[in-house]
Amino acid sequence: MPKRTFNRLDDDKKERIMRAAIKEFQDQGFENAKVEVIAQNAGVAKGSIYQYFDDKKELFLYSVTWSIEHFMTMIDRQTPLKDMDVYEYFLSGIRERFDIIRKEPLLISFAMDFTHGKYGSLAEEINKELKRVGDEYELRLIANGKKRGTIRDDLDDKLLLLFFQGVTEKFTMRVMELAKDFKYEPTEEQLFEMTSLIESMVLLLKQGMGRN
Amino acid sequence: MPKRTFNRLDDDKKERIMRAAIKEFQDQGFENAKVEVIAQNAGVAKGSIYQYFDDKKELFLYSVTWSIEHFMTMIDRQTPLKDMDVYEYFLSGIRERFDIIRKEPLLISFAMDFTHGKYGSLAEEINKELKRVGDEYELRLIANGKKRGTIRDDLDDKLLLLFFQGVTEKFTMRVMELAKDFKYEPTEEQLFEMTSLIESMVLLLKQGMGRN
Amino acid sequence: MPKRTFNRLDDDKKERIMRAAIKEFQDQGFENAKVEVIAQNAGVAKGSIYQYFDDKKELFLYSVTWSIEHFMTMIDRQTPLKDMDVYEYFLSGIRERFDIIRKEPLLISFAMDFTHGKYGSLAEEINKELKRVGDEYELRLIANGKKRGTIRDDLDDKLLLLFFQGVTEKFTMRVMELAKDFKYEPTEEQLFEMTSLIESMVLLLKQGMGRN
Amino acid sequence: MPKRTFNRLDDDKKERIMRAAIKEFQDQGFENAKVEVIAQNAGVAKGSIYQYFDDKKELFLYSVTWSIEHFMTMIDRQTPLKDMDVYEYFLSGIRERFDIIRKEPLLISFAMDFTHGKYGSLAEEINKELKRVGDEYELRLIANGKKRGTIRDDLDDKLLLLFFQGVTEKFTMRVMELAKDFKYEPTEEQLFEMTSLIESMVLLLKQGMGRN
DNA sequence: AATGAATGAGAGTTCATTCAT
DNA sequence: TATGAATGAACTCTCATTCAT
Repeated sequence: MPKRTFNRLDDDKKERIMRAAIKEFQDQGFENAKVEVIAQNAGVAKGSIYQYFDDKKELFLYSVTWSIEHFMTMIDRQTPLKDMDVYEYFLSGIRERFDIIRKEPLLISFAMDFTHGKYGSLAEEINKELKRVGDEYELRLIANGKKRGTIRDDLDDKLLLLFFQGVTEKFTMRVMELAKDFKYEPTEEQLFEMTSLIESMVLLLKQGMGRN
Repeated sequence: MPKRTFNRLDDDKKERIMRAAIKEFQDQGFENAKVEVIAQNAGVAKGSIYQYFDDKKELFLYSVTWSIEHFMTMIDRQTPLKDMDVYEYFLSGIRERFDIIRKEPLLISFAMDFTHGKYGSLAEEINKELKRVGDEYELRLIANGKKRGTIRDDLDDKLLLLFFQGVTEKFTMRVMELAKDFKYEPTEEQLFEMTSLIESMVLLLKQGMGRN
Repeated sequence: MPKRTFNRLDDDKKERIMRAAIKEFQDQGFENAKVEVIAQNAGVAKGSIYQYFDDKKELFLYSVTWSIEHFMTMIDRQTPLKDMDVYEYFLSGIRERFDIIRKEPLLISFAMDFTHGKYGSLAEEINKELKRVGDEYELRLIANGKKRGTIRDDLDDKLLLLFFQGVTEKFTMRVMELAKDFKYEPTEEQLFEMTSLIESMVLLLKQGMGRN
Repeated sequence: MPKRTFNRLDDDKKERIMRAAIKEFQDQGFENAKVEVIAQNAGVAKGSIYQYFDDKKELFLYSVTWSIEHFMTMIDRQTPLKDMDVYEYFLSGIRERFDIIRKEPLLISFAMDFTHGKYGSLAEEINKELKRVGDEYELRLIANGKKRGTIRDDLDDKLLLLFFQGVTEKFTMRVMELAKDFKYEPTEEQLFEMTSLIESMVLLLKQGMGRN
């Protein structure tokens, strides 16, 4: 969605602009975010922003896209998405995941906010697509679980998905809150607290949807 | 928070104004909502709004308060908060609850949006208080459940609360989505679909946090 | 200029309204003065003000008139305008004059402000008339002085008037400033300071325009 | 007090804006002056004014500053402030002074109005400073006069200052009135009338405060 | 391509005045 | 006549977007 001119910029400038934009949108919301401020914080002229994007909305939309892509790259680098068991999925690579939170708190909180509808209809289209992809992936996890016998097969997949997402999202949010409280630099003890929260979550997931 | 002049208005006018405000805020978001439009839809002059409220923000804040109070009155009238079992809590009075959704879709979607942080920091204070009250109530349900022996007592109350809220909120959202899809006038069949969704939810809740 | 309804009010209410108006105009200036505030401070309803006066401007104009009349009454009661020598004019009844300042600082500062053009073109007409009357009176003083031989007769009356007014106005302003500094309750010592200021002024007047 | 953007403008535009502002403030007073009108008369967009000044008040304050500075420059160019006798001070360069009045009637009447308190508390701070500087300068004239023996030394300097200012301000105002009556283009005869007014003033000053 | 000044539509808010009781 | 709620014109200020260099 950015114009050709944006893609021609060197990576550093591109990143500076996107991070400045994301920070401003996250701090102020879309309406109160000022293009001027974004430009200043990125170290470019206000007019330049309009050389790169049609308008503020496009800039926002690309902020969403960019944060997702940036995020994906980091995840992929760390936890290659093998065909995994639902429960293991959360337990494996916890530390790596916390690492991402520590390094990119801004991107993550931005991502959580727009996926949770904070920006209203603005990111609707992208969100639908994201949800579609996410649902699809998690439905596959559930189908696999059923095959493997780790998930009860007396309930509809869609129902199980709701349950799965409800529980994991709530716990994830709580973990993010804790991370923020710890200023994104948790001590070992605090890391342990977060980890055991995830473990309890998995326990409850197993109880609820597992084949007992 | 409204001025004395607002309280002196007759109930009909008060309600017209609040509903016009809520609709506009819900449709457009706080920033894009126009005081002029609210006034027009309520059938009063723009200047009158400022006789009733200090500014747009106060109007919004009172919209939140008003919708909560209005909502509470309806609920209280229908499901008197007896000392109830966690699981029954959802099953009892389902039809009455659907009735509220049917009658007040605007209020409910507004309430859901601000409790889910759509209005950012604007409603923060009220939301914190709402969350505190809600958490307290649900923690009591959980404590009661443990005493009665319907909830496992090997897990911390706070953990169980996260689980409980994660599951119930997700399913509630889904039910709301369905209601909207049904244009808030579900057929008997559609009502059945929604009801069985709730029943499945309770089943999963029991499995997860019940004493098995 | 007030409507008939105003004149029918009892004197106390009339005075309350006029004083509230004068205070507000003096404190805030014409544009920033709020009819609402005047009404409140006078203890009447905002609408009532419009029963008494056509509009805010009329109220202001009458404030000017009222303060002049009120002022005149007080002066007349104290220093009956006999045919007086220019220099004696200031020296006689100094204490009585200070009494007025003490009792009516608001009225006096209001009067000084509008005669000095603080309210721009608003009070122009009244001011012209006031100036005409004042000039006439002082020209008579000067003519008398010439006849009596206490004022030099080699200079035009108009010139002498300018001189006379320039000096007396400046010293009067200074005395008012002092009075304000003394919170309108001067000690005997401070009264003496003010008095000797006036005496010095008379001395200088005599030197400048006297027949030496 | 203007923003950086204003200082970067070319001199012509700066001057157009300041003159448009001064004219509007002078014609309408601060409250009734419309930013829109100022912008139009200066040939810029309304929004531009806000690129140059924080708000209307800043624009006004800078109008005062600008007019003083502009004025100073003109005076300095014409009457270099040598160490001068009080009486000569007025007689020297009369014609040059009339020239300024002819060329800049707007600036001068604006300056006279704000120094005489027409804009109330708005220009208070600047006025205090102006008065301080003016008083200081004139006190020095008086002290010099005493040393030279052209001013009586039996009276306090502050008293003499009051007398001096009272007389000179009154005559100056009268001269300004005449200038206005003459549409700022006096004939030789009218110029003579104004000049002899000043000469009479000096005569009276000498009589009053001179060593006779 | 980069800059930052210029633009003007648009919104919130104020308050003198009117109006209904 | 007294009241105070209702009205809406009018004004300041913002800021996304355009434009000229």
